[in-house]
Amino acid sequence: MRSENESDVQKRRSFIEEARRAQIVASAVEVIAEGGFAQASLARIAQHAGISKGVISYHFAGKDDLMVEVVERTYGLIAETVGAKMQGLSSAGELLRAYILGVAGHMRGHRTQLAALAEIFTNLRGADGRPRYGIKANEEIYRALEQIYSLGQESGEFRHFDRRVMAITQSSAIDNMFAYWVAYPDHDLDAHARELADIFERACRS
Amino acid sequence: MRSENESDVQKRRSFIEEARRAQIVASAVEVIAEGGFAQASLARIAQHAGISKGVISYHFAGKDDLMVEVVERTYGLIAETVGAKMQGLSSAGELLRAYILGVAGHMRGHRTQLAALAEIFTNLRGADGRPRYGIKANEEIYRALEQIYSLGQESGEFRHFDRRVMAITQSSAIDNMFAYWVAYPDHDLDAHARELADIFERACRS
DNA sequence: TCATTTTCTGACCGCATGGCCAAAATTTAG
DNA sequence: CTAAATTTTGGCCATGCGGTCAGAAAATGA
Repeated sequence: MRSENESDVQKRRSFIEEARRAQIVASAVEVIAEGGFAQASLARIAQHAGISKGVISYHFAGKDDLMVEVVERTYGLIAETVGAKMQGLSSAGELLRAYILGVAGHMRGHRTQLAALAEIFTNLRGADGRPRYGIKANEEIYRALEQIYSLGQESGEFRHFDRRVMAITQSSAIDNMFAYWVAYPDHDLDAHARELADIFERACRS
Repeated sequence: MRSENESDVQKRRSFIEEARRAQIVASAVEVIAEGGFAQASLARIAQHAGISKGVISYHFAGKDDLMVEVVERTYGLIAETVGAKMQGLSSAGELLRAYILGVAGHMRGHRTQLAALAEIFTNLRGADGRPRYGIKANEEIYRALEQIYSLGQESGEFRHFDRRVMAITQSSAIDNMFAYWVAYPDHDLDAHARELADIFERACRS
């Protein structure tokens, strides 16, 4: 277990360590998605994973550290999936629609993970009491959307509007589509997504 | 203090009791708006109000009771203000715009109260662990918006769309306008509201 | 004034939490 | 097989929470 590779010394991790971390993160996701962030204690997460509480403290620096890792392991997936669906498209209108439908498609396959992610985003706070992930965590999304808008405005396909406001609006619309679907699982997610695509297409085009 | 009026016996409240309750509610609003729901303990609320912790327990059945009262004392104001601004209007498009601009106007004058309200909505949970105010608290708003949409669709001013999805989208857009403004106080709230009015006017009209 | 009622205080309780650690168990290396 | 390193256990701790309470203080009413 020493010369596996020459990665940095202070952070080398054994296979079993990685497996444990993944297991703990998965358990945390399930506990949070099931009962909310507030009651997701280390004891509960450990019990749900069938291990002792101390193991979590051994593998993670603290509860915050665990939560941050949950976010990191979940967050990148959306960009990947959606990016793939947007490959090859060039018109801003097509990109807009592909983005919305792509996100909705990803939601259907990752309900619990994204529910946990949303819980952490709204509840996890830093040492100063300020939200650790708030509006700021959406900056990346805002910029991606604004890029689409710029494309459409330059080509004349879209009218002139405040790109930041449009990005906030569209992003929040998608977030709430998810929240509504979580609250009412019978809600038709795909139909909702198509309606959203219609709404923002009309809101944007010249 | 006995025959002040013949209201129901079990709930009669003295003037000083009412003053204390109002004071405690105000303190709770400020503490929540300042540091979030999680760190708004009874001790902190009491300290901020300059009173002993026991006083809160004396005037309120429990922390939940206090939070519910915060919501009740804050929630009705919006409907009043906005309703007034919509008086006399008849076309759906005018109503839509008046609604959005009216809510934004109310926000500017009630920042801390509404910030606390939002905190409570997303954090307060009932005995079962489910959110006490979540999607459901918005039902009233959804129905009001859907009524405007129906009006416009019947008159032909609005196209056909899913009214529930539109209501969710518009309501979330307004919520996030507020959240963004709280995070970035320099953000131009009125300009944002006008942009929203444009967006939803275009999204709705035939 | 003085007895009665209302209000307030500050200490205390039980509980749950996140974090800690010595010792046990397990895995790995020689 | 044995010794060393890694991993796990289960109990312990300090902290902060909401809630309770006896007694002090203040307001009230005659």
